[in-house]
Amino acid sequence: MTKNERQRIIQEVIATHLVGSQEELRQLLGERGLDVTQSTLSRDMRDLRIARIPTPTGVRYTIADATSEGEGRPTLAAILPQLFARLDTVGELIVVKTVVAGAQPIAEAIDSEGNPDVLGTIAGENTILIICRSESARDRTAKRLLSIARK
Amino acid sequence: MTKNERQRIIQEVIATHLVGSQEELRQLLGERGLDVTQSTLSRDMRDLRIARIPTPTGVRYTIADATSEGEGRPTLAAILPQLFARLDTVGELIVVKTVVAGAQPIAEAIDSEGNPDVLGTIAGENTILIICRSESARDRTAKRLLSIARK
DNA sequence: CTAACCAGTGAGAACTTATGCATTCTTTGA
DNA sequence: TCAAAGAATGCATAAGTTCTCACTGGTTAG
Repeated sequence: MTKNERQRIIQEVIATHLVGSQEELRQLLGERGLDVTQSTLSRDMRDLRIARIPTPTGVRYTIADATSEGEGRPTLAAILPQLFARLDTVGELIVVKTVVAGAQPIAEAIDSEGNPDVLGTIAGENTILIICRSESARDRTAKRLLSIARK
Repeated sequence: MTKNERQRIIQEVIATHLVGSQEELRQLLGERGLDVTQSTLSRDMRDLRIARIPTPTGVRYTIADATSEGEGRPTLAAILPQLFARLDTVGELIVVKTVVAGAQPIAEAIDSEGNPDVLGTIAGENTILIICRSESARDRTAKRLLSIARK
């Protein structure tokens, strides 16, 4: 379990659960087999710029919007490590999950590479569908994306 | 000086300064002739939903914008029956047609389930593409969606 | 007029988050 | 393979935030 993996899981958990404290997050991660201290979570949440919003019913965490991060058309290597969440494949398709608002910029960066293995991309809010020319093209592309994302 | 006036000034100060703590905010308000305790500021900031964002150089406060307002997301069961129109499948894909503007909320609800059968979803205006891990995963998922939609 | 209520507040206790330091794990270069 | 440097982490605790309680001033019902 690397730091990056952990931070991605944290983003996912934050996005799908109403977490009220770092200690609570620690327990949720524990249920997933991830055992870390609150100190580490504090540092992770700083790295990930996870915002803490007070509400009448308690606090809540949320991923700081990705759109406020970048400008221009950055390269894949520049943004993928920050915005990437996870990746799955099936048939000639690759499904990339990203942090909120991360899908559009990544898809644009992929498109602008002009890679012939990639027929096209469709980006939603936090999901990109990449349609590849063949299953082997899909393998090559997925492998490449993963290696970039892990930087 | 009413509570409302004070809160309005707090918003202004937050918007125009990099405030690093409630104590610091207290001093900034002091310079403006506003004398309150940090306790009160804590309550004001809860009322105003002012988010606290950790950064490498310290924390920073910001008015929570509409995008991060999403309170408890509705469950699939709560919205699918109202918004669902029909459903078709092909290969590992499910195509769900919804009433106009129904696609986005349903896709979010599906995503937030964290179902491993579902690699991801992409939502348009009234169509959702669901990419599943396999054809059998697609069968399971389609069946489940149908049964929820018919409630 | 008086009692009951209520929003707003300060003081400090309770809780949550951040940090300094020591230790362990990883990577790099000889 | 080994030593040195750097990254990552836990522990203890400091720093920061929220909550509880008590009190005040203002408003309302009798």
